[in-house]
Amino acid sequence: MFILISPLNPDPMYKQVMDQIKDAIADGTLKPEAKLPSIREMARELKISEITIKRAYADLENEGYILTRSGLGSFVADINREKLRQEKLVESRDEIRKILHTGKRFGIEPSDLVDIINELGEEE
Amino acid sequence: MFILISPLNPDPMYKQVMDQIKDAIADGTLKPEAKLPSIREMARELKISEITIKRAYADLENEGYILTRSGLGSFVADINREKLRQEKLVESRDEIRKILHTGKRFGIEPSDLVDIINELGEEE
Amino acid sequence: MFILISPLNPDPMYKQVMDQIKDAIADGTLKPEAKLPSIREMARELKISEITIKRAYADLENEGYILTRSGLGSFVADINREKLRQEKLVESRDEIRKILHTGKRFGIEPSDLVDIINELGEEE
Amino acid sequence: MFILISPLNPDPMYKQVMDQIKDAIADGTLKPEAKLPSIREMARELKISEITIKRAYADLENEGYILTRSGLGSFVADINREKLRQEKLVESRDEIRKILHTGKRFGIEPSDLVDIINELGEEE
DNA sequence: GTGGTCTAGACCACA
DNA sequence: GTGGTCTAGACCACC
Repeated sequence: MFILISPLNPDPMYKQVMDQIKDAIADGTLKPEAKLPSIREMARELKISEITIKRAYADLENEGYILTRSGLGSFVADINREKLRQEKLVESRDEIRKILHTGKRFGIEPSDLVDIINELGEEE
Repeated sequence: MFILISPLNPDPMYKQVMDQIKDAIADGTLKPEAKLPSIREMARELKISEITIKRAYADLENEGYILTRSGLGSFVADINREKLRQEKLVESRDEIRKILHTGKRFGIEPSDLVDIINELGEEE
Repeated sequence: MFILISPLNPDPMYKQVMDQIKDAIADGTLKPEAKLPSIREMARELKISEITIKRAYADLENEGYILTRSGLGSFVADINREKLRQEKLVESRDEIRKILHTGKRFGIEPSDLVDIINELGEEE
Repeated sequence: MFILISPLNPDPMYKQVMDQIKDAIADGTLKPEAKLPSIREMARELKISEITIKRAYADLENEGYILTRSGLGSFVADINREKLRQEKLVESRDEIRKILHTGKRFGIEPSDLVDIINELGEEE
Protein backbone atom coordinates (compact mmCIF):
# COMPACT_ATOMS: atom_id res chain seq x y z
CA MET A 1 0.00 0.00 0.00
CA PHE A 2 1.08 3.53 -0.80
CA ILE A 3 0.48 5.11 2.57
CA LEU A 4 3.09 5.91 5.18
CA ILE A 5 2.26 6.99 8.69
CA SER A 6 4.92 8.66 10.76
CA PRO A 7 4.57 9.23 14.49
CA LEU A 8 7.07 12.06 14.09
CA ASN A 9 4.73 13.96 11.80
CA PRO A 10 2.91 16.52 13.96
CA ASP A 11 -0.29 15.92 11.98
CA PRO A 12 -2.66 13.44 13.60
CA MET A 13 -2.65 10.01 11.99
CA TYR A 14 -6.12 10.30 10.54
CA LYS A 15 -5.02 13.47 8.77
CA GLN A 16 -1.90 11.83 7.40
CA VAL A 17 -4.09 9.11 5.93
CA MET A 18 -6.48 11.68 4.47
CA ASP A 19 -3.73 13.79 2.94
CA GLN A 20 -2.05 10.86 1.25
CA ILE A 21 -5.32 9.59 -0.18
CA LYS A 22 -6.11 13.09 -1.39
CA ASP A 23 -2.72 13.27 -3.04
CA ALA A 24 -3.20 9.89 -4.70
CA ILE A 25 -6.52 11.10 -6.06
CA ALA A 26 -5.00 14.38 -7.17
CA ASP A 27 -2.13 12.84 -9.10
CA GLY A 28 -4.25 10.12 -10.66
CA THR A 29 -2.87 7.14 -8.75
CA LEU A 30 -6.40 6.61 -7.51
CA LYS A 31 -8.82 7.08 -10.36
CA PRO A 32 -12.53 7.91 -10.02
CA GLU A 33 -14.65 4.89 -9.10
CA ALA A 34 -11.59 2.96 -7.96
CA LYS A 35 -12.18 0.93 -4.82
CA LEU A 36 -10.22 1.87 -1.76
CA PRO A 37 -8.94 -0.78 0.63
CA SER A 38 -11.57 -1.62 3.20
CA ILE A 39 -11.27 0.05 6.56
CA ARG A 40 -10.19 -3.16 8.22
CA GLU A 41 -7.69 -3.95 5.51
CA MET A 42 -6.09 -0.52 5.67
CA ALA A 43 -5.98 -0.69 9.46
CA ARG A 44 -4.22 -4.03 9.30
CA GLU A 45 -1.64 -2.84 6.79
CA LEU A 46 -0.82 0.41 8.54
CA LYS A 47 -1.00 -1.23 11.94
CA ILE A 48 -3.26 1.43 13.34
CA SER A 49 -6.73 1.20 14.82
CA GLU A 50 -9.71 0.59 12.55
CA ILE A 51 -11.36 3.54 14.20
CA THR A 52 -8.66 5.92 13.08
CA ILE A 53 -9.08 4.78 9.47
CA LYS A 54 -12.85 4.99 9.85
CA ARG A 55 -12.41 8.58 10.94
CA ALA A 56 -10.22 9.38 7.95
CA TYR A 57 -12.64 7.79 5.48
CA ALA A 58 -15.64 9.53 7.05
CA ASP A 59 -13.92 12.91 6.78
CA LEU A 60 -12.90 12.24 3.19
CA GLU A 61 -16.50 11.43 2.40
CA ASN A 62 -17.65 14.65 4.07
CA GLU A 63 -15.22 16.59 1.94
CA GLY A 64 -16.47 14.89 -1.19
CA TYR A 65 -13.36 12.91 -2.11
CA ILE A 66 -14.82 9.45 -1.69
CA LEU A 67 -18.16 7.66 -1.50
CA THR A 68 -18.82 4.98 1.03
CA ARG A 69 -21.54 2.35 0.79
CA SER A 70 -22.23 0.15 3.77
CA GLY A 71 -21.46 -3.45 2.94
CA LEU A 72 -19.78 -2.56 -0.34
CA GLY A 73 -16.78 -0.46 0.56
CA SER A 74 -15.42 2.97 -0.30
CA PHE A 75 -14.85 4.37 -3.76
CA VAL A 76 -13.10 7.40 -5.20
CA ALA A 77 -15.62 10.06 -6.11
CA ASP A 78 -15.64 11.61 -9.53
CA ILE A 79 -13.86 14.87 -8.88
CA ASN A 80 -13.03 17.65 -11.25
CA ARG A 81 -9.24 17.84 -11.17
CA GLU A 82 -9.13 21.37 -12.52
CA LYS A 83 -11.36 22.44 -9.65
CA LEU A 84 -8.97 20.78 -7.23
CA ARG A 85 -6.08 22.68 -8.80
CA GLN A 86 -7.91 25.96 -8.41
CA GLU A 87 -8.66 25.28 -4.76
CA LYS A 88 -5.06 24.36 -4.14
CA LEU A 89 -3.91 27.57 -5.83
CA VAL A 90 -6.11 29.66 -3.56
CA GLU A 91 -4.68 27.79 -0.59
CA SER A 92 -1.12 28.41 -1.75
CA ARG A 93 -1.90 32.08 -2.22
CA ASP A 94 -3.03 32.36 1.38
CA GLU A 95 0.07 30.61 2.65
CA ILE A 96 2.36 32.79 0.60
CA ARG A 97 0.59 35.93 1.74
CA LYS A 98 1.26 34.86 5.34
CA ILE A 99 4.94 34.24 4.62
CA LEU A 100 5.27 37.60 2.90
CA HIS A 101 3.51 39.36 5.71
CA THR A 102 5.52 38.01 8.60
CA GLY A 103 8.71 38.07 6.54
CA LYS A 104 8.32 41.79 5.96
CA ARG A 105 8.95 42.61 9.60
CA PHE A 106 12.22 40.72 9.42
CA GLY A 107 13.42 42.50 6.34
CA ILE A 108 12.54 39.67 3.96
CA GLU A 109 11.53 40.92 0.53
CA PRO A 110 9.29 39.23 -2.07
CA SER A 111 12.39 38.83 -4.22
CA ASP A 112 13.96 36.72 -1.48
CA LEU A 113 11.06 34.28 -1.81
CA VAL A 114 11.36 34.21 -5.58
CA ASP A 115 15.04 33.34 -5.13
CA ILE A 116 14.09 30.48 -2.84
CA ILE A 117 11.56 29.16 -5.33
CA ASN A 118 14.02 29.26 -8.19
CA GLU A 119 16.60 27.50 -6.10
CA LEU A 120 14.16 24.80 -4.93
CA GLY A 121 12.60 24.45 -8.34
CA GLU A 122 15.85 23.51 -10.00
CA GLU A 123 16.95 21.08 -7.36
CA GLU A 124 14.51 18.38 -8.43
CA MET B 1 -1.05 48.12 23.84
CA PHE B 2 -0.15 46.81 20.42
CA ILE B 3 -1.44 43.28 20.79
CA LEU B 4 -4.71 41.94 19.44
CA ILE B 5 -6.10 38.55 20.37
CA SER B 6 -8.87 36.91 18.43
CA PRO B 7 -10.64 33.79 19.67
CA LEU B 8 -11.51 33.06 16.04
CA ASN B 9 -7.86 32.85 15.05
CA PRO B 10 -7.05 29.15 14.84
CA ASP B 11 -3.73 29.76 16.58
CA PRO B 12 -3.94 29.28 20.33
CA MET B 13 -4.00 32.51 22.29
CA TYR B 14 -0.59 32.08 23.85
CA LYS B 15 0.89 31.73 20.36
CA GLN B 16 -0.88 34.84 19.13
CA VAL B 17 0.72 36.74 22.00
CA MET B 18 4.14 35.29 21.24
CA ASP B 19 3.96 36.03 17.52
CA GLN B 20 3.00 39.62 18.02
CA ILE B 21 5.75 40.21 20.54
CA LYS B 22 8.24 38.56 18.20
CA ASP B 23 7.07 40.80 15.40
CA ALA B 24 7.42 43.90 17.55
CA ILE B 25 10.97 42.85 18.39
CA ALA B 26 11.75 42.07 14.78
CA ASP B 27 10.58 45.39 13.42
CA GLY B 28 12.16 47.42 16.18
CA THR B 29 9.01 48.51 17.99
CA LEU B 30 10.39 46.72 21.00
CA LYS B 31 14.08 47.52 21.35
CA PRO B 32 16.62 45.42 23.25
CA GLU B 33 16.45 45.92 27.03
CA ALA B 34 12.98 47.46 26.75
CA LYS B 35 10.65 46.41 29.56
CA LEU B 36 7.61 44.37 28.66
CA PRO B 37 4.32 44.87 30.48
CA SER B 38 4.06 42.63 33.53
CA ILE B 39 2.15 39.41 33.16
CA ARG B 40 -0.77 40.73 35.19
CA GLU B 41 -0.86 44.01 33.34
CA MET B 42 -0.87 42.28 29.98
CA ALA B 43 -3.55 39.82 31.16
CA ARG B 44 -5.74 42.69 32.31
CA GLU B 45 -5.41 44.61 29.07
CA LEU B 46 -6.04 41.65 26.79
CA LYS B 47 -8.73 40.25 29.07
CA ILE B 48 -7.01 36.92 29.02
CA SER B 49 -6.05 34.58 31.82
CA GLU B 50 -2.67 35.32 33.46
CA ILE B 51 -1.80 31.71 32.91
CA THR B 52 -1.96 32.18 29.17
CA ILE B 53 0.38 35.20 29.30
CA LYS B 54 2.69 33.35 31.65
CA ARG B 55 2.88 30.55 29.13
CA ALA B 56 3.66 32.97 26.29
CA TYR B 57 6.41 34.75 28.25
CA ALA B 58 7.93 31.46 29.35
CA ASP B 59 8.08 30.19 25.77
CA LEU B 60 9.53 33.48 24.57
CA GLU B 61 12.23 33.19 27.20
CA ASN B 62 12.95 29.62 26.15
CA GLU B 63 13.37 30.76 22.59
CA GLY B 64 15.72 33.54 23.65
CA TYR B 65 13.57 36.52 22.78
CA ILE B 66 13.12 37.87 26.29
CA LEU B 67 14.67 37.62 29.73
CA THR B 68 12.67 37.45 32.92
CA ARG B 69 14.06 38.50 36.31
CA SER B 70 11.90 37.61 39.28
CA GLY B 71 10.54 40.68 40.97
CA LEU B 72 11.74 43.01 38.24
CA GLY B 73 9.83 41.96 35.16
CA SER B 74 10.56 40.84 31.63
CA PHE B 75 12.89 42.53 29.18
CA VAL B 76 13.65 42.20 25.50
CA ALA B 77 16.85 40.25 24.99
CA ASP B 78 19.64 41.68 22.94
CA ILE B 79 19.08 39.86 19.72
CA ASN B 80 21.03 40.06 16.54
CA ARG B 81 18.43 41.13 13.99
CA GLU B 82 20.40 39.74 11.11
CA LYS B 83 20.37 36.36 12.85
CA LEU B 84 16.59 36.64 13.21
CA ARG B 85 16.31 37.37 9.53
CA GLN B 86 18.37 34.33 8.65
CA GLU B 87 16.24 32.09 10.86
CA LYS B 88 13.08 33.44 9.31
CA LEU B 89 14.49 32.83 5.85
CA VAL B 90 15.18 29.18 6.69
CA GLU B 91 11.63 28.89 8.01
CA SER B 92 10.19 30.42 4.86
CA ARG B 93 12.27 28.05 2.75
CA ASP B 94 10.72 25.07 4.51
CA GLU B 95 7.23 26.40 4.07
CA ILE B 96 7.76 27.10 0.40
CA ARG B 97 9.24 23.67 -0.13
CA LYS B 98 6.05 22.18 1.34
CA ILE B 99 3.83 24.29 -0.90
CA LEU B 100 5.86 23.36 -3.97
CA HIS B 101 5.76 19.71 -3.03
CA THR B 102 2.04 19.34 -2.46
CA GLY B 103 1.27 21.73 -5.30
CA LYS B 104 3.16 19.56 -7.75
CA ARG B 105 0.60 16.77 -7.48
CA PHE B 106 -2.10 19.21 -8.43
CA GLY B 107 -0.29 20.52 -11.44
CA ILE B 108 0.95 23.69 -9.78
CA GLU B 109 4.30 24.85 -11.10
CA PRO B 110 6.97 26.95 -9.36
CA SER B 111 6.19 29.69 -11.85
CA ASP B 112 2.59 29.77 -10.56
CA LEU B 113 3.97 30.64 -7.14
CA VAL B 114 6.23 33.30 -8.54
CA ASP B 115 3.18 34.81 -10.23
CA ILE B 116 1.36 34.85 -6.92
CA ILE B 117 4.28 36.54 -5.19
CA ASN B 118 4.52 39.22 -7.84
CA GLU B 119 0.82 39.82 -7.65
CA LEU B 120 0.79 40.02 -3.85
CA GLY B 121 3.99 42.04 -3.72
CA GLU B 122 2.53 44.84 -5.78
CA GLU B 123 -0.73 45.04 -3.96
CA GLU B 124 0.76 46.66 -0.86
CA MET C 1 -36.01 -7.19 -16.95
CA PHE C 2 -37.33 -3.85 -15.76
CA ILE C 3 -35.16 -3.40 -12.67
CA LEU C 4 -32.17 -1.12 -12.32
CA ILE C 5 -29.82 -1.24 -9.36
CA SER C 6 -27.36 1.51 -8.63
CA PRO C 7 -24.65 1.14 -6.02
CA LEU C 8 -24.61 4.92 -5.76
CA ASN C 9 -28.22 5.02 -4.66
CA PRO C 10 -28.17 5.50 -0.91
CA ASP C 11 -30.96 2.95 -0.51
CA PRO C 12 -29.64 -0.55 0.14
CA MET C 13 -29.85 -2.82 -2.87
CA TYR C 14 -32.50 -5.09 -1.44
CA LYS C 15 -34.72 -2.05 -0.95
CA GLN C 16 -34.13 -0.85 -4.49
CA VAL C 17 -35.31 -4.24 -5.71
CA MET C 18 -38.35 -4.14 -3.45
CA ASP C 19 -39.34 -0.64 -4.44
CA GLN C 20 -39.18 -1.34 -8.12
CA ILE C 21 -41.21 -4.52 -7.80
CA LYS C 22 -43.75 -2.65 -5.69
CA ASP C 23 -43.93 0.05 -8.33
CA ALA C 24 -44.44 -2.51 -11.08
CA ILE C 25 -47.29 -4.01 -9.07
CA ALA C 26 -48.77 -0.62 -8.34
CA ASP C 27 -48.82 0.55 -11.93
CA GLY C 28 -50.08 -2.77 -13.28
CA THR C 29 -46.92 -3.92 -15.06
CA LEU C 30 -46.99 -6.92 -12.77
CA LYS C 31 -50.55 -8.21 -12.51
CA PRO C 32 -51.89 -10.37 -9.68
CA GLU C 33 -50.85 -14.04 -9.97
CA ALA C 34 -48.08 -13.16 -12.42
CA LYS C 35 -44.92 -15.16 -11.86
CA LEU C 36 -41.81 -13.30 -10.76
CA PRO C 37 -38.36 -14.31 -11.99
CA SER C 38 -36.78 -16.88 -9.73
CA ILE C 39 -34.30 -15.67 -7.17
CA ARG C 40 -31.37 -17.10 -9.09
CA GLU C 41 -32.57 -15.71 -12.37
CA MET C 42 -33.02 -12.24 -10.94
CA ALA C 43 -29.64 -12.42 -9.22
CA ARG C 44 -27.98 -13.36 -12.50
CA GLU C 45 -29.63 -10.57 -14.45
CA LEU C 46 -28.91 -7.84 -11.93
CA LYS C 47 -25.45 -9.21 -11.15
CA ILE C 48 -26.25 -9.14 -7.50
CA SER C 49 -25.84 -11.75 -4.81
CA GLU C 50 -28.73 -14.26 -4.53
CA ILE C 51 -28.81 -13.45 -0.86
CA THR C 52 -29.78 -9.88 -1.57
CA ILE C 53 -32.65 -10.96 -3.85
CA LYS C 54 -33.74 -13.56 -1.31
CA ARG C 55 -33.92 -10.81 1.27
CA ALA C 56 -35.98 -8.60 -1.03
CA TYR C 57 -38.46 -11.37 -1.89
CA ALA C 58 -38.79 -12.37 1.76
CA ASP C 59 -39.57 -8.82 2.78
CA LEU C 60 -42.05 -8.43 -0.05
CA GLU C 61 -43.79 -11.57 1.11
CA ASN C 62 -43.89 -10.28 4.68
CA GLU C 63 -45.48 -7.09 3.48
CA GLY C 64 -48.07 -9.03 1.49
CA TYR C 65 -47.02 -8.05 -2.00
CA ILE C 66 -45.99 -11.49 -3.20
CA LEU C 67 -46.46 -15.14 -2.32
CA THR C 68 -43.68 -17.70 -2.48
CA ARG C 69 -44.31 -21.43 -2.87
CA SER C 70 -41.24 -23.59 -2.43
CA GLY C 71 -40.31 -25.34 -5.63
CA LEU C 72 -42.73 -23.31 -7.73
CA GLY C 73 -41.52 -19.75 -7.42
CA SER C 74 -42.89 -16.38 -6.38
CA PHE C 75 -46.15 -14.82 -7.54
CA VAL C 76 -47.75 -11.44 -7.24
CA ALA C 77 -50.41 -11.46 -4.55
CA ASP C 78 -53.89 -10.30 -5.31
CA ILE C 79 -53.80 -6.82 -3.94
CA ASN C 80 -56.49 -4.24 -3.84
CA ARG C 81 -55.03 -1.31 -5.73
CA GLU C 82 -57.33 1.20 -4.12
CA LYS C 83 -56.12 0.02 -0.73
CA LEU C 84 -52.53 0.52 -1.89
CA ARG C 85 -53.38 4.02 -3.00
CA GLN C 86 -54.87 4.84 0.36
CA GLU C 87 -51.81 3.53 2.19
CA LYS C 88 -49.54 5.54 -0.03
CA LEU C 89 -51.62 8.65 0.60
CA VAL C 90 -51.26 8.22 4.35
CA GLU C 91 -47.52 7.79 3.88
CA SER C 92 -47.29 10.93 1.77
CA ARG C 93 -49.28 12.83 4.37
CA ASP C 94 -46.73 11.93 7.04
CA GLU C 95 -43.83 12.95 4.86
CA ILE C 96 -45.42 16.24 3.99
CA ARG C 97 -46.20 16.92 7.61
CA LYS C 98 -42.51 16.44 8.39
CA ILE C 99 -41.45 18.80 5.61
CA LEU C 100 -43.94 21.43 6.74
CA HIS C 101 -42.84 21.09 10.32
CA THR C 102 -39.10 21.45 9.81
CA GLY C 103 -39.62 24.00 7.07
CA LYS C 104 -41.53 26.24 9.43
CA ARG C 105 -38.43 26.99 11.50
CA PHE C 106 -36.69 28.18 8.37
CA GLY C 107 -39.48 30.46 7.29
CA ILE C 108 -40.89 28.09 4.70
CA GLU C 109 -44.66 28.42 4.29
CA PRO C 110 -47.17 25.82 3.07
CA SER C 111 -47.65 28.00 0.01
CA ASP C 112 -43.96 27.57 -0.84
CA LEU C 113 -44.54 23.84 -1.03
CA VAL C 114 -47.62 24.29 -3.19
CA ASP C 115 -45.49 26.39 -5.52
CA ILE C 116 -42.94 23.61 -5.72
CA ILE C 117 -45.60 21.04 -6.48
CA ASN C 118 -47.07 23.14 -9.25
CA GLU C 119 -43.65 23.71 -10.71
CA LEU C 120 -42.68 20.04 -10.57
CA GLY C 121 -46.09 18.87 -11.73
CA GLU C 122 -45.83 20.79 -14.98
CA GLU C 123 -42.31 19.76 -15.80
CA GLU C 124 -43.24 16.18 -16.71
CA MET D 1 -31.85 22.16 28.07
CA PHE D 2 -33.85 22.19 24.86
CA ILE D 3 -32.76 18.86 23.43
CA LEU D 4 -34.69 15.63 23.57
CA ILE D 5 -33.24 12.29 22.52
CA SER D 6 -35.58 9.43 21.79
CA PRO D 7 -34.39 5.87 21.38
CA LEU D 8 -37.53 5.27 19.33
CA ASN D 9 -36.44 7.79 16.72
CA PRO D 10 -34.80 5.83 13.89
CA ASP D 11 -32.22 8.60 13.45
CA PRO D 12 -28.96 7.93 15.28
CA MET D 13 -28.54 9.91 18.47
CA TYR D 14 -25.77 12.12 17.16
CA LYS D 15 -28.05 13.15 14.30
CA GLN D 16 -30.93 13.92 16.65
CA VAL D 17 -28.60 16.22 18.56
CA MET D 18 -27.43 17.87 15.35
CA ASP D 19 -30.92 18.39 13.99
CA GLN D 20 -32.20 19.99 17.15
CA ILE D 21 -29.25 22.32 17.39
CA LYS D 22 -29.69 23.24 13.74
CA ASP D 23 -33.34 23.97 14.38
CA ALA D 24 -32.50 26.12 17.38
CA ILE D 25 -30.08 28.08 15.22
CA ALA D 26 -32.59 28.35 12.41
CA ASP D 27 -35.40 29.71 14.56
CA GLY D 28 -33.17 32.08 16.48
CA THR D 29 -33.21 30.31 19.84
CA LEU D 30 -29.46 30.04 19.46
CA LYS D 31 -28.08 33.31 18.17
CA PRO D 32 -24.75 33.75 16.38
CA GLU D 33 -21.76 33.77 18.76
CA ALA D 34 -23.85 32.19 21.53
CA LYS D 35 -21.93 29.61 23.51
CA LEU D 36 -23.17 26.04 23.36
CA PRO D 37 -23.05 23.80 26.39
CA SER D 38 -19.70 22.07 26.64
CA ILE D 39 -19.48 18.55 25.32
CA ARG D 40 -19.23 17.09 28.79
CA GLU D 41 -22.09 19.21 30.08
CA MET D 42 -24.38 18.22 27.24
CA ALA D 43 -23.43 14.56 27.66
CA ARG D 44 -24.28 14.72 31.35
CA GLU D 45 -27.66 16.36 30.76
CA LEU D 46 -28.76 14.05 27.97
CA LYS D 47 -27.27 11.04 29.70
CA ILE D 48 -25.46 9.88 26.62
CA SER D 49 -21.78 9.33 25.96
CA GLU D 50 -19.47 12.32 25.60
CA ILE D 51 -18.25 10.75 22.39
CA THR D 52 -21.65 10.87 20.80
CA ILE D 53 -21.93 14.59 21.53
CA LYS D 54 -18.37 15.10 20.36
CA ARG D 55 -19.38 13.47 17.08
CA ALA D 56 -22.43 15.72 16.75
CA TYR D 57 -20.44 18.90 17.46
CA ALA D 58 -17.68 17.89 15.05
CA ASP D 59 -20.20 17.28 12.27
CA LEU D 60 -21.93 20.56 12.98
CA GLU D 61 -18.59 22.30 12.70
CA ASN D 62 -17.88 20.56 9.40
CA GLU D 63 -21.19 21.76 8.07
CA GLY D 64 -20.46 25.29 9.17
CA TYR D 65 -23.08 25.68 11.87
CA ILE D 66 -20.74 26.09 14.81
CA LEU D 67 -17.15 26.96 15.63
CA THR D 68 -15.17 25.05 18.17
CA ARG D 69 -12.05 26.29 19.92
CA SER D 70 -10.07 23.88 22.03
CA GLY D 71 -10.12 24.95 25.65
CA LEU D 72 -12.78 27.58 25.05
CA GLY D 73 -15.86 25.72 23.91
CA SER D 74 -18.22 25.76 20.95
CA PHE D 75 -20.01 28.78 19.55
CA VAL D 76 -22.78 29.33 17.05
CA ALA D 77 -21.33 30.47 13.74
CA ASP D 78 -22.60 33.57 12.04
CA ILE D 79 -24.84 32.05 9.44
CA ASN D 80 -26.91 33.74 6.82
CA ARG D 81 -30.47 32.71 7.65
CA GLU D 82 -31.71 33.45 4.17
CA LYS D 83 -29.08 31.06 2.83
CA LEU D 84 -30.32 28.43 5.26
CA ARG D 85 -33.85 28.95 4.00
CA GLN D 86 -32.75 28.51 0.42
CA GLU D 87 -30.93 25.30 1.23
CA LYS D 88 -33.93 23.98 3.06
CA LEU D 89 -36.16 24.83 0.10
CA VAL D 90 -33.94 22.85 -2.25
CA GLU D 91 -34.10 19.94 0.17
CA SER D 92 -37.87 20.14 0.35
CA ARG D 93 -38.06 20.24 -3.42
CA ASP D 94 -36.15 17.00 -3.66
CA GLU D 95 -38.34 15.31 -1.10
CA ILE D 96 -41.52 16.43 -2.81
CA ARG D 97 -40.20 15.29 -6.16
CA LYS D 98 -39.70 11.84 -4.65
CA ILE D 99 -43.21 11.77 -3.21
CA LEU D 100 -44.70 12.88 -6.52
CA HIS D 101 -42.69 10.32 -8.40
CA THR D 102 -43.56 7.27 -6.35
CA GLY D 103 -47.10 8.52 -5.80
CA LYS D 104 -47.69 8.66 -9.53
CA ARG D 105 -47.56 4.90 -9.88
CA PHE D 106 -50.26 4.58 -7.25
CA GLY D 107 -52.56 7.01 -8.95
CA ILE D 108 -51.72 9.91 -6.66
CA GLU D 109 -51.90 13.27 -8.42
CA PRO D 110 -50.09 16.51 -7.59
CA SER D 111 -53.48 17.93 -6.63
CA ASP D 112 -53.81 15.25 -3.95
CA LEU D 113 -50.64 16.57 -2.35
CA VAL D 114 -51.87 20.15 -2.54
CA ASP D 115 -55.03 19.01 -0.76
CA ILE D 116 -52.94 17.45 1.97
CA ILE D 117 -50.89 20.60 2.39
CA ASN D 118 -53.98 22.78 2.64
CA GLU D 119 -55.49 20.44 5.16
CA LEU D 120 -52.31 20.27 7.27
CA GLY D 121 -51.60 23.95 6.92
CA GLU D 122 -54.90 24.95 8.47
CA GLU D 123 -54.72 22.55 11.34
CA GLU D 124 -52.08 24.54 13.19
C1' DG E 1 -17.08 -9.92 4.42
C1' DT E 2 -18.45 -4.56 4.38
C1' DG E 3 -19.37 0.04 6.95
C1' DG E 4 -22.25 2.63 10.93
C1' DT E 5 -23.31 3.60 15.74
C1' DC E 6 -22.50 3.76 20.52
C1' DT E 7 -19.92 2.95 24.36
C1' DA E 8 -15.65 3.36 27.65
C1' DG E 9 -11.25 5.09 28.91
C1' DA E 10 -6.49 6.95 28.27
C1' DC E 11 -3.51 10.76 27.10
C1' DC E 12 -2.54 15.40 25.32
C1' DA E 13 -2.82 20.61 24.44
C1' DC E 14 -5.02 24.72 25.79
C1' DA E 15 -7.37 28.37 29.09
C1' DG F 1 -12.19 23.29 33.14
C1' DT F 2 -12.23 22.97 27.65
C1' DG F 3 -11.83 20.11 23.17
C1' DG F 4 -8.69 16.62 20.16
C1' DT F 5 -6.68 12.10 19.26
C1' DC F 6 -6.22 7.28 19.66
C1' DT F 7 -7.41 3.10 21.37
C1' DA F 8 -10.62 -1.17 22.34
C1' DG F 9 -14.82 -3.63 21.94
C1' DA F 10 -19.89 -4.37 21.36
C1' DC F 11 -23.89 -4.52 18.38
C1' DC F 12 -26.35 -3.68 14.03
C1' DA F 13 -27.54 -3.45 8.92
C1' DC F 14 -26.12 -4.84 4.53
C1' DC F 15 -23.76 -7.83 0.85
